[in-house]
Amino acid sequence: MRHHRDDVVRHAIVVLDTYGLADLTMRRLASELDVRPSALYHHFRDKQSLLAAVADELLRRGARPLAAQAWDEQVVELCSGLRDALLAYRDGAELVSTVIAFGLGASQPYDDLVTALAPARLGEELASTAARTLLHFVLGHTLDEQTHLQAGSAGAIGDDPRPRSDFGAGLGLVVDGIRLRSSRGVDARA
Amino acid sequence: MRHHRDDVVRHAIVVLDTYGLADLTMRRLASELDVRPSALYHHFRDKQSLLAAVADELLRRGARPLAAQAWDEQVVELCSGLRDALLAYRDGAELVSTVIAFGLGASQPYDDLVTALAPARLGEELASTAARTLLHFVLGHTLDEQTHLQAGSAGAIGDDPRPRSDFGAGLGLVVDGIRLRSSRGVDARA
DNA sequence: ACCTGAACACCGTTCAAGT
DNA sequence: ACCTGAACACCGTTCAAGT
Repeated sequence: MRHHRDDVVRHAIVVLDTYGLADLTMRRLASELDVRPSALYHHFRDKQSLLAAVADELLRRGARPLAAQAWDEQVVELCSGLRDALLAYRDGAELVSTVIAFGLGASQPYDDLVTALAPARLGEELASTAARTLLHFVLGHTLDEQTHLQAGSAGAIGDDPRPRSDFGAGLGLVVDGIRLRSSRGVDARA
Repeated sequence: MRHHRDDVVRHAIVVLDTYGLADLTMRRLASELDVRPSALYHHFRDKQSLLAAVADELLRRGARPLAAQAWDEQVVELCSGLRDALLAYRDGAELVSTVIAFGLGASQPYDDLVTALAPARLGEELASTAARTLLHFVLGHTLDEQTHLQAGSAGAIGDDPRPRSDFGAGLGLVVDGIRLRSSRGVDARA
């Protein structure tokens, strides 16, 4: 059976969600596609590039249109949406963190945040710092959350499968810090 | 030659700093110690435990006494000290991030932050959220920084080896958000 | 354009046995 | 207490060759 690049990415997401990032190996993915491992190198130059494509597809599937008008509400929406996208697939946060750390993809969330922050008039440098600080928070928090969620998934049935998260509280901390620096003031609207 | 557990950890740090985290393998470490790989399993039950011990030692070496009195200044000192500790060894940020994500060690920075935050009287839950938000920022920012620093280390000699970092700016953002929630007010002192 | 076959140079981990 | 020998079950990647 012959595959396109997109088939490989789609199947990689299934393997990721079913077996986890540690078991998303080139050999395993190849065998699931009924193909020799070397065939994958026709579509991707190496594993990192494959993972970058998988991360981008995962983020694309989680993308939602912005409803809010004010920049600070848009920022909260973007960060919550990113968290939801990461939690939607097993090891999603770990995958996207890895890809971002390697700098090979998953740049959409950063770009979206910079765009949303524009009306806050922070200046180019501070806007970049703010966007990256938000991103570090969301990735770090969600990685923690997902790790512990999955660690507890062997627990009793009575366990709360999604204990009240302090995601909103932590995000509020950072957004307040940004709002203090907005030249549009505490009550700035887009 | 026979070794103690501490010899193994010390040598692992040398391997980490010389060859990087990807090359800190059980087999490589064993061969540097002039020992068969299986010998390492006398000292550590698995690789994760070894990495946890290495992360703890790296943090121990970077520990410094606090000079500041005010809680917000102490927080800044702790975060800057943590960053310095991570930057002191190759792939230090990646190592500590990994160990923390697995939840097997490197808990000192979190505990120190919670202690420093006590005078801000945030309440137990918010103090925990604030400490983890700070930690996510420092680890994420330093991981970015270290990755790009090392990626650029093959560049021209004229390159600035340590371009002005926005670490302080991002940290200020988060600390301001925390200060807003302190019941001791903007000017709170310990 | 997409894939096979075969190889290279590696991994982490276990476990009986040695001193 | 600390280590060896030998094995098990894997990795990512390259490359000539096939259709």
